[in-house]
This record gives sequence, structure tokens and C-alpha cells, in this order.
Amino acid sequence: MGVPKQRWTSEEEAALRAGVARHGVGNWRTILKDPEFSSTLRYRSNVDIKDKWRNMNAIVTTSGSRDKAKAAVKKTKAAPKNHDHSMAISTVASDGEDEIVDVKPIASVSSEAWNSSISKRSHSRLDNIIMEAVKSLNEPTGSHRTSIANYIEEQYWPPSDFDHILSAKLRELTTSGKLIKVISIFNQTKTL
DNA sequence: TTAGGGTTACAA
DNA sequence: TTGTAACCCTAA
Repeated sequence: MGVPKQRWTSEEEAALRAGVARHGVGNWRTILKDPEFSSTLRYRSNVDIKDKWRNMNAIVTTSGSRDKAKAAVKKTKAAPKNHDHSMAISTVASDGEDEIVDVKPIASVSSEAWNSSISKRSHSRLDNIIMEAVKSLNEPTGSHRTSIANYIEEQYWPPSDFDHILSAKLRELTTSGKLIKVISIFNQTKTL
């Protein structure tokens, strides 16, 4: 509103993730007070980090910005926040690096919400999530689908049928050349 | 203090 | 113009 928007830095995001990992979702004040994160998040209020967490997990948006924003918000909220998902994502970029992929069944959130939010509507989002997972895993030989699935599970609580979604997406990414598929000696499909 | 809904700024 | 992220407001 009258103040210029202050974009979140990767450090702040990492601190937030770590804070959530440690204290759990919803304990914004506690996170803010944690000496380990307070310095990084000193310019953020509990509301700021709450909103940021909401955005970070609102993987998507639907069709109209406004509605989307709302949808995203709802998703976030509807999303299970029971556990601490935590950890930090390390992010990355990848457009040509190695990544591997393998998927495993996961369970948690309602597939509808997750699906509509991540897979269906935000392709790019899911792409980014996968890329992010690969980069974060940073495995020299590429990441297995399982690893990626686990990573996404921890970060985004996908639905139980996420397996299909991820498989399809990986196929799409390998087809488009964004990811390289590698067959390892373990007979697993990898992507680099 | 937190969650949820809504608004505004900014980038593509 | 549209989508996304940051920020504000209010209720519980």
C-alpha cells in the first residue's frame, strides 16, 4: 500500500522454512523470536511470515489473479499443516543440469486441492517445484524419482495420487528436454 | 496472536 | 493485460 514492496530474499525464505521446520506451522511469533531466525527475519512481522508461508505453499492460482490469489490462499489454508514440513528447500535452477526422477506414492492433502492447484493449473509451478527438488537434492548423478517425490512430499504435501501427476510431469519435462532421463544400473529411471 | 479475506504493487 | 507476491484489515 503506500510502501514499496519488500521482496523476500532467499535467506529470509530459508530462515522461514527452517523456522517452520523447528517450531511448526502457525507458530509465527515463536519463529520470529527464535534467535536463530530473528536476525534474518528482523524486518518481518509475524503476519509477514504467515503471509509469506501462505504464498510459498499456495502453489497456485487459478485463473484470475484475484480469484487466484484467493484460491491460493484457500489452498494454503486448507492444506494440512499438521506436521512440520520443514526443511528447507534449496532451490535451484536447472535448465539443463542433471536431475533424476522417480516417484513414489505419497499421501496427504486432498488430491483435488493439490491437483487443481499444482498440477492442473500451474504447470510452471510444478515444473519449478520439480526443478527445485532436483537442484536441492543436488545429486551428482541425478535424482531419483523417489527422492524428488520425497522432497516434494516434505515441502508441499501432495495428494496420494501425486505419483501419477509427478510421473506425467516428469515425462513431459523429459520430452521437452528440460530434464534428461537416465537409466541407472539399478534399473531406475533418472533424469539429468 | 493467528487465520482468512481482500487489496495493491510489480513483473512478464 | 494477466499472474504473482507482498501487504493490509478484520474476526476469532
